[in-house]
Amino acid sequence: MSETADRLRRYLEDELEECRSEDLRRRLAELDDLEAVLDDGVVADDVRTLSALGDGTRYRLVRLLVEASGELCVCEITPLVEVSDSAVSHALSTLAEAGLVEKRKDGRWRKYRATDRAKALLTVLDGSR
Amino acid sequence: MSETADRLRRYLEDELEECRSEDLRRRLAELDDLEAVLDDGVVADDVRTLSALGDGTRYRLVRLLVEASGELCVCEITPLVEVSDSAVSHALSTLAEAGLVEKRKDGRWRKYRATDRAKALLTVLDGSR
DNA sequence: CACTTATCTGAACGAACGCACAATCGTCTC
DNA sequence: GAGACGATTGTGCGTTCGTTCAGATAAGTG
Repeated sequence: MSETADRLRRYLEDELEECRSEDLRRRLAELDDLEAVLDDGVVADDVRTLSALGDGTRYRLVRLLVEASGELCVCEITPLVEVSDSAVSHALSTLAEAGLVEKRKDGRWRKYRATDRAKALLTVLDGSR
Repeated sequence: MSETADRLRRYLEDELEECRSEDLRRRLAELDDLEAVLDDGVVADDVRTLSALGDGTRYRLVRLLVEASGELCVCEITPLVEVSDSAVSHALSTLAEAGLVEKRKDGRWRKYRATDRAKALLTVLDGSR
């Protein structure tokens, strides 16, 4: 159940007012998948993913992990960006919550790897520029 | 020229220290496209795009424009989201700067349309969930 | 021209964010 | 067990962000 979908339903049921075209009403009414993609859970999930990547530091970290095409530990990543190791740790944690990287314990180290979702997003960005 | 790429160059030239694997050094050295994708301009551009979409209101606006598969004017969009018309205007302006929507004057109205970049990003998000 | 409609712009303000610093935790080595 | 190393967590601080409100602009309408 989504607030926006609710608004959409009311919109479709309302009287036709100035400026709101009948054409739009018809088009939106035909979209039975619109409510699905406007579901609050789906929206929140995508927004978490996008805003996680929408930061310079985190973007660079993901870029490095994707290009390295393999696992890297924090101590390998830190010298490649211009922030403290604490900031890198915070950033990787945010990225993990967003499903953009995966963590693995390996003795004294924590190895990070980019997920398919991260790779797909960067690929699309590269392709549409 | 990118700060991160600079760091990468220094990293590859440095003496091998504890924790930084020779394997990583070899892998990174082979990537001649890494500097390209870490170019400050490219990073800033992608980050602008991602953080523009990484907000609930703006995400919903783009979603509506993509699903409607055509132009919508501001007064058609506003009743579908739960913020003021001013907030919608601000949001659309941000999205236009990020290259996610395109604006067109049509008499009294301004019509907005999602760009291919926006469609591609939402498609990837839908496909990797 | 006054009046309405559609949209934008510019504050202002509270909330959220990104970072560094300090402290802590787990693992390895001597 | 003491100490070093890799990484995380919590806190505080300055900055950015998203929103609303009020006012401006611009185009149609009577």
